[in-house]
Amino acid sequence: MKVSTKGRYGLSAMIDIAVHHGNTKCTSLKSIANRQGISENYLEQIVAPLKKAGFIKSIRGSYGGYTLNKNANEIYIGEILRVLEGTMYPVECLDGSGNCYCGDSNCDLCVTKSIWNKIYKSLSDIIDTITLQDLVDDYNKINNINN
Amino acid sequence: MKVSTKGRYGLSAMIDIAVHHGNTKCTSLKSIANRQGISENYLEQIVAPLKKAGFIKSIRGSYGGYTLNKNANEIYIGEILRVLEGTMYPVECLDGSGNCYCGDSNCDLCVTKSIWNKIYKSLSDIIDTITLQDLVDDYNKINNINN
DNA sequence: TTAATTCCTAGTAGTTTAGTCGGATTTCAT
DNA sequence: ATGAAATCCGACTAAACTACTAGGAATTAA
Repeated sequence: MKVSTKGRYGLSAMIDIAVHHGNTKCTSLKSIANRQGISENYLEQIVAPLKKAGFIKSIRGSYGGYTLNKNANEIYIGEILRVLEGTMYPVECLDGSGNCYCGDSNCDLCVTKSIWNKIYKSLSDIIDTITLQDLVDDYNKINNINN
Repeated sequence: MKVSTKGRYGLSAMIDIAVHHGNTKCTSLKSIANRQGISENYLEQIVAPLKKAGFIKSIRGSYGGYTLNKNANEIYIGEILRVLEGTMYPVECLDGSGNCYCGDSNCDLCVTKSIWNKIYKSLSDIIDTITLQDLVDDYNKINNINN
């Protein structure tokens, strides 16, 4: 029941890119990796699917990097997490609509599925309502108060 | 972000034991494993920490098995899941009270922690309010209607 | 006495995680 | 034109974790 580093680093990277999106410049992986204290090589692999999913676009060559490809308020963190972590269902045998397709004949005992569904619903309520912009706002708020 | 088989099998086993708790007999791992279609040997290892945690007690020897050691309405499924799955925090760097002890100097970007906290809170709201008895009731309800 | 059960420990194949590494390609600035 | 800085791409890998299997000792009801 843990979010992997892939999801955590990826979300942080998206926030980083979004925060720097105001100024026209793009953000390099090196600078992100330095700020977050993580491996640049690894970050490369995390950022690739986020680009493929259309959240960010890249600018190659010197002084290149990444910028947002959509407005931050159009990107829900659930979308980001699903790209990096998979379906976000707490168990495999969910289809998102409360059904179970585990195929067990004795699925009487599948009363547990009501739990997994509740968990997924409440999770979605969070990750599918918070946008990247919300996190950028949080970030700016924290920084204005502290500095 | 998945519950492992350990957590799933363990919870199902607890329901199984609780359902059969009405009659004074205890429930053997073999019968649970058969009903659930899982490995008895593996179940052995799952049930051990549940016993150690005081949720169930064992009766050794022939015609032995397991019975509840507490009332089903005194056992929250969050307790069961935590024994089998760990803290249930979506990320390691939470302490349950909204604080982050990741120790990063640049924890400005830890705006993500508000998300992990929200996720944990809504998860707790579910698993720490549903008791084993609730699931037994669900089970009985389903079986009365269907059969 | 025997069969059925819990108890205990060790091993293990496969998958996932969290990276590292090397090199090709592109582009800005000088 | 050249070099430095960046993205891009694919392969590799150590360590941990998952989901078991296996074997045998101890216990107890019939």
